[in-house]
Amino acid sequence: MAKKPFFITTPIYSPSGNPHIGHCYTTVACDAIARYRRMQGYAVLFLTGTDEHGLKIEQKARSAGIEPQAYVDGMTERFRKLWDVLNVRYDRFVRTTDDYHVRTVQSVFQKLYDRGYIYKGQYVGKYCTPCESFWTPKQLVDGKCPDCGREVTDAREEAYFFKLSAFTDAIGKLLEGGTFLQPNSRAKELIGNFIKPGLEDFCVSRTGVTWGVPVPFDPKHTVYVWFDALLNYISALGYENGAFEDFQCFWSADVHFVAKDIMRFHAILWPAVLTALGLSLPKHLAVHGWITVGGEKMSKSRGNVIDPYVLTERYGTDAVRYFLLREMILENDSEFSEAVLLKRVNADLANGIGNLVARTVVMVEKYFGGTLSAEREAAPIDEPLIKSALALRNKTDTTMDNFRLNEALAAIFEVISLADKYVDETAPWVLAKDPIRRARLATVLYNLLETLRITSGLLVPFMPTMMPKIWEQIGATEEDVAYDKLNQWGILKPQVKVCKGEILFPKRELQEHV
RNA sequence: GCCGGGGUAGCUCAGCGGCAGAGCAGAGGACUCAUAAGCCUUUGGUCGGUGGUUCAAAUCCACUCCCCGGCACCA
Repeated sequence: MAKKPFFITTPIYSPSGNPHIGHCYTTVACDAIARYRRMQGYAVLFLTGTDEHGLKIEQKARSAGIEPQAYVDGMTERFRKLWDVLNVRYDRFVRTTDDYHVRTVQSVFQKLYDRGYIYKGQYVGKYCTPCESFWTPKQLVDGKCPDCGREVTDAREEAYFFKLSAFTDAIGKLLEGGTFLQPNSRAKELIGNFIKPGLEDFCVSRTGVTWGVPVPFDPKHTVYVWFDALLNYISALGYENGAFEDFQCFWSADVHFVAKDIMRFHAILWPAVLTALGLSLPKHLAVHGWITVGGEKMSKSRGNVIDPYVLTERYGTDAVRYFLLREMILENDSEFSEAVLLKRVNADLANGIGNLVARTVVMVEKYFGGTLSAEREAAPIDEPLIKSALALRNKTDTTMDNFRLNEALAAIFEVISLADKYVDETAPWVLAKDPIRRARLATVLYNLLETLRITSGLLVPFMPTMMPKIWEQIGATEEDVAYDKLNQWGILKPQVKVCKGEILFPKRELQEHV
């Protein structure tokens, strides 16, 4: 039977600045989900990329004294490099400056124009001449340009509009359905703020911006960056461009994962555009909050941007991944501080799973010379541990289906904690003193190794770098930790051979801040 | 201003009609396999305030005070 397809996307990031820890969360979350699905046997297409058009990029490039294309070429590499450092395994990287993407954008624009969903109208607003920027009255600060604080003038220009107003009912139904948008509280926001008053048509072209995709039938206009950007999700599959053959197989997306600031475009504009194109809608839109520092959104002007390179270098890839995935919850913003990271990583990774691996492996070495004997003697006290370890995969399946990665991790670490308790209750060091209880001792240690096999197996999607090192130490093969073995007991061979190794997650002290 | 969500232990939060809970932090203890790790016990709360419904209210209702999120073209 052919593998079931699974298509997951990050937003395409703007290379107008360096990638920060917020980009990392979205991307690592998608990577964990993608890896989990691959483990489950899906044919996964995990898409990420960069959104390279628009005035801001053009200005950045000019002020750096280089051409926009050269600028974005350089910046895009920084994103790719960071994903490598974070061990993010994406399948495709789309850039809005790629030829095939431009072809899709132009084709879609033409198609929607031909179908009457895009029409020529007039954009009315305020204009700041030095900034070359249009603003809405609401955006103004004290009636002046929010960027430079100077006077603005009334402005109108001809522009193309997308008939978003025609989709108020359809989008309203989609949002009320309760399954499309996660978490549901976000859907309520959108319904109250946009659907209830009714959607307005959306301006999808600009004349003042030259760094963009020209409108095919009116090239003095360029396509508005958001309209351009959203189409990456289908251009990267080859829709209307001939570059890839994946559209039939992978559309529609199983989930778009985005931060709350760009939810509106994904929850309202995007489904409307797809409907106008006659395409099916993404199955889920998962919206997460921001990572805050000192209670505030990270931003360059506040000088509180966290550099992910420094963090990974200092604490390791998997520690950073674990922190992000364990601390971030879908509903709210989450506060970042190095102290919180340290606490989490020390408590769960160093004192938790790392220490459990160490104590278990050492006991097998000490009491059995590294190779467990095959004799067994079960006891009632083994049951709760075995039962919860065997029930774990179902739990993580469900939480992953709902994009609650933090809950999946919490469930896994509950079992780790149970295993620590089991060590105390069974007291292997007491059993070891009595030669008659050798079979019992072997059973206890085997149960601990099996618990580690299952938990580390379920943790690979989250910490793909370190988990294989656990397998080496506990004597597990790749097949032992295959998905279909993670709800079975007794997979490690009876005379399993362990191998003591390095400390996996050393305990860390707080250093100077990043 | 409008639309949502929330105020419960020092911190993060669960509970949403039936004896106030968990994790972390703090205190004490037993143990020794382990990364001074892990385990056990334990301190700690007028459940934002007022009034109501009820045999019974963190829980339902009304009012009130705070906090947070969102409010379209961030071009």
